[in-house]
Amino acid sequence: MFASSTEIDTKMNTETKVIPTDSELEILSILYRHGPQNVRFVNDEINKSREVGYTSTLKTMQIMLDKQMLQREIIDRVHIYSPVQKEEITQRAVLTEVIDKAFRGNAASLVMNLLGNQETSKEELAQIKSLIESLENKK
Amino acid sequence: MFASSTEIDTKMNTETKVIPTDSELEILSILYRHGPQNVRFVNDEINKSREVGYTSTLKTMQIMLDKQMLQREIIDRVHIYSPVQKEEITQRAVLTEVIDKAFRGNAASLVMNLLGNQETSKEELAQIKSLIESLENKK
DNA sequence: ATTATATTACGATTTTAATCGTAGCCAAAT
DNA sequence: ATTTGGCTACGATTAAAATCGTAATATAAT
Repeated sequence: MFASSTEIDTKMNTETKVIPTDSELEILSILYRHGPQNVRFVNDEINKSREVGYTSTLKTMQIMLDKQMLQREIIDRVHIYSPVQKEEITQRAVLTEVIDKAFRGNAASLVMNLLGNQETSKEELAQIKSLIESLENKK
Repeated sequence: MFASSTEIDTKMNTETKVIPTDSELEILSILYRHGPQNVRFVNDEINKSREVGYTSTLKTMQIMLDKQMLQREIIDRVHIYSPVQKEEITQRAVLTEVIDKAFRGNAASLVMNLLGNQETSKEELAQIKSLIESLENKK
């Protein structure tokens, strides 16, 4: 008996607290931005900013598959990978970690830092403000 | 000609974009929270949450010294370490990295995530809001 | 059928971070 | 002066992430 390759593992992975490594995050970002892609595409994309071999990217993506961080399907004989978790979930995991480790668990102080940061544009500040307002109305 | 070893490199280190590793951040946090301390204190503090040997902590702190992430002075024959950068600067470095890597460079979307997060308490939300208001008055 | 092209599989290596063991140092206590 | 306790120096090891080389596979083109 062989494992059915048509079945996809849908169990677990409900809010798994898996923090992606830097390379993994780089790959995830690309997939979030461009949708499901093959290794070639992802590797080309990475190589726009830094040089890395095809097999390196491949290997990392296979590891991510293993960790159930990515899933894949075969289309036209090629493996097409996509993230298992929604971007927001990944972001939240990363964010939570940072708040814990660098902001003493205090989200507000993170925002304070952001607001005090010259790098944060006026547009973004305005955007943040309207966000908070809309949230207030909701409650 | 030899390089003069008596000269100290005073240049750079103005906002050096040094991202601390996890262990380093852990140590920095303790020093920010408790002020300048010796290795013993830092190690004890770490051991409240996880087990790690004294020399491990020592070694890491020496490396941090080397990287100019920490400085030290000798008081009563004991080395007292303190962070070179203010906490806000460290936080900003970490934050910037996260925004880059996980939030497509968009700070607002990070805050959005935070606000949509059930984990973020009402108190913190209120705090964030008043922050933004006080910032508005300033401009 | 053979070759060419593109992909995947997978072991191996390299690199970096994290951890630790042991030796050496110094001052206080005996 | 010797021992003891606490600390530092530093090489070595371990662990984990990142990178790569090569073989295998499969299809398309000749």
